[in-house]
Amino acid sequence: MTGDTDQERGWRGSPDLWLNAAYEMLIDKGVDGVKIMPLATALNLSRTSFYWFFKDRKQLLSALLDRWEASTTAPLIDATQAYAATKSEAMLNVLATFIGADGLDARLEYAVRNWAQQDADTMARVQAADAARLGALRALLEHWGHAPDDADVRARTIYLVQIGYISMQSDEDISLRISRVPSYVEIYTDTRPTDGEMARFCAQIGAGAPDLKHA
Amino acid sequence: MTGDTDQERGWRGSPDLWLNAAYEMLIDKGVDGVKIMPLATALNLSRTSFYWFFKDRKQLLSALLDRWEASTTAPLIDATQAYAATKSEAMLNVLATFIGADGLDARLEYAVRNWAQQDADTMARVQAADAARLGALRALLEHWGHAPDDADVRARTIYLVQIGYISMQSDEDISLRISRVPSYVEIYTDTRPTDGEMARFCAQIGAGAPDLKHA
DNA sequence: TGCAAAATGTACAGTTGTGTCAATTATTAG
DNA sequence: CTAATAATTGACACAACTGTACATTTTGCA
Repeated sequence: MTGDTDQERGWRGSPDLWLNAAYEMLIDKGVDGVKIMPLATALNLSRTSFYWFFKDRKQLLSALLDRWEASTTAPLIDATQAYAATKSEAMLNVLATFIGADGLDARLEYAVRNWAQQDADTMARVQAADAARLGALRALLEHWGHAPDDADVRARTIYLVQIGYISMQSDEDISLRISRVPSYVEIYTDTRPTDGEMARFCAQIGAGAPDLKHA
Repeated sequence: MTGDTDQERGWRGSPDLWLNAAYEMLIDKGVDGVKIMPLATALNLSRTSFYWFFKDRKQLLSALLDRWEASTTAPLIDATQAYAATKSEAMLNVLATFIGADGLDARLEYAVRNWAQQDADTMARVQAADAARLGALRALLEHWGHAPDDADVRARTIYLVQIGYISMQSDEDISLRISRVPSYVEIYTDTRPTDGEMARFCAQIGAGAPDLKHA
């Protein structure tokens, strides 16, 4: 449009620019890494211009937490309430949010959990999220016939495995993770998914057909 | 002995004193909280006397990591190799290290995992520990007749639930946790422990008899 | 008792971070 | 073109931390 490569036009900074940089820093180094000075260096902007967009560092961190709240719990809750013809399918809907790219942002989730460790307000928000997610999983299992006590332990297992997986930060091949899904579904629900259900699952998370080598 | 309350005798500082304070700070605030100045304030010692015992902050952190290595992986590996008459009992031996007071130091484990996030050397040590622990669990399950693939997924489930539990930092009542143990054993091994096995388990972790209200 | 080593403290220099302010520069509406 | 507005900047004041140099106190023991 403007002739040049649109680099030199308009203002260089913006709230989103700083927020995105802060997000990257948060998932990379943790809260303690989210400092204005390094952010400014990375953005090649003057440190002080930050204060034109945000009141102070605290406000930036708060905006980061808002982003987290708006992007993690909802997908999981939705998945537990999505339509499913069978128990296996219902569980696969949940696992899809764990594995799929558009599900839980594992690195953000991890960073926020750490952060909560040092900050009481953040901790309160995280615990509320945990309760909501566990409750949704428990409700799903009870809906499919598990007794309350059994549903509770199973919900914990499912959720803790995912939190543990996030905590281990292992970025394994997606096809390897998919290959383990039928076994997980069996452990979680005592029911093994059919080939048709698995095919639907793979399509849902955007992966190709199941890798036959792992089957 | 010396008349007074033994407070005023001998040197006030020592490497262990600083190390213990650093340990407390690490599990409380994370690596970034392990600073010489706050430590000195907490110990009511001059900041600079630290440098008589340690070369610098880096050496203190290294000593902290040594302590971790010497106190987390070993108990778990030992438990997987302990004698067990049945599969349930073998699994209970493992769960005892998760729940018992003398098993894994959950808060230290958690803090170190976080630390690894920012430091490549620490990350390497953590990943080696993960591999060793997962391998030991897999071997245990294969020993009790699980096929390799099944043993692998089950070992992951067991380990990830524990890592997830550590990550959630929920300090629940020990009797509540014990009440869930039979269900976990059943999910992990398809076998439910007998009352006798559970009684032995409770004795092992130093808790009293199982709380009948939860049974 | 008195001396050397162990332990502590004070003063200083350097680094990295925060937040305010006034001056400056870029953008856009009239 | 110009004036108002939006964004950017360097200078300044401060605070928390690290590490070094050297003086001082405390302690164990010959």
